[in-house]
Amino acid sequence: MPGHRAAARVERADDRNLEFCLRLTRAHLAVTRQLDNVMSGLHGLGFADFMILHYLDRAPGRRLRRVDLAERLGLTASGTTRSLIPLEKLGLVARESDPRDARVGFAVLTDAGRQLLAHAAATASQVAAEITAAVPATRLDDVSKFLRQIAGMNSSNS
Amino acid sequence: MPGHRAAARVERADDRNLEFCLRLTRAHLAVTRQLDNVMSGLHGLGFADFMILHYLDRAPGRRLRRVDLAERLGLTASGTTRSLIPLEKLGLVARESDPRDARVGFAVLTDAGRQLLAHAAATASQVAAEITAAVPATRLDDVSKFLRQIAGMNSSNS
DNA sequence: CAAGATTGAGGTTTCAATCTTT
DNA sequence: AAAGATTGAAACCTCAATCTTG
Repeated sequence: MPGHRAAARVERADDRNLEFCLRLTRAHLAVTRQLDNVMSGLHGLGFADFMILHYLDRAPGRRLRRVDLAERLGLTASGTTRSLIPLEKLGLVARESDPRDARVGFAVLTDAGRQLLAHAAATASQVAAEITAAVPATRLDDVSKFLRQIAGMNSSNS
Repeated sequence: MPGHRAAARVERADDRNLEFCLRLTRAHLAVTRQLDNVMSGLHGLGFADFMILHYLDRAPGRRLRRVDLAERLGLTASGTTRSLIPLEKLGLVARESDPRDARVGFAVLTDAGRQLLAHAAATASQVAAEITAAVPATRLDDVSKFLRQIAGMNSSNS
């Protein structure tokens, strides 16, 4: 059977785009695993928990509507509700409601949450610096900008 | 209270590195969600399943030791075992053992798996192209190289 | 009816323990 | 003892359905 190429691989040669997605996934796993391990050992919080505290601290009034927090995290509303439960039990995040619209609920960073975040952020920053140490700093901003585009974030998001 | 800065945010100003980790996480979520949605609708496979077939197809003999597959995926050995189960039930992946060392198990791409991958790869490639459409192609290779460094991959890995 | 939020059921992955083989 | 692989229990997240409010 000439021309059959029985053992040819499935992929096309120009799969730059797919390759990017594969490496993005791989890099994400490596980074979050490292951050998770260090942070949970030191502060009892995973990186996902840290991100919640971080985005709340960043927001005006240190609070966000739950739906807006979900968008920043890239989670569903359901996932956000469930992720907040342990943080609320620990007293790091509190609930507030909107007097104008009883549908919306806010998640607010408490003082205890802010104190814990102060320490956790230092750890996270240090681990992040170690992870990216092998890379020239000028590229980091470039790649970050790129990643924001990929995530489809509007300028309204941070 | 002069000099107290009661409302100061926790983060330091130089958190380029942490910001990168946050955006990497956010971008990964956006990308895999899009790929998952399209692929599961068309082929009944998630992107994680696709990656398994892809890495097997890429490997010599279209097979990998389970521990090596785990490293490529960025999963634990446990996660790899469990991820393979549905693919084995569908007949897309088969098991092989090493006659020299009874400890090791191989995962092998079957003919059926290769046929499905041929279609799924075309879909994945197209979706990946749409996701990265807003970005100059020259940067894509650059960022991919960067992501490989971050993932801590040796040259032995693809 | 649309938006925000929550809940039940189910899928996926991890951790720790275990088993087998080297 | 170390390496490869698997399993029980638990954690985390999604989907679909539901509830409340606008």
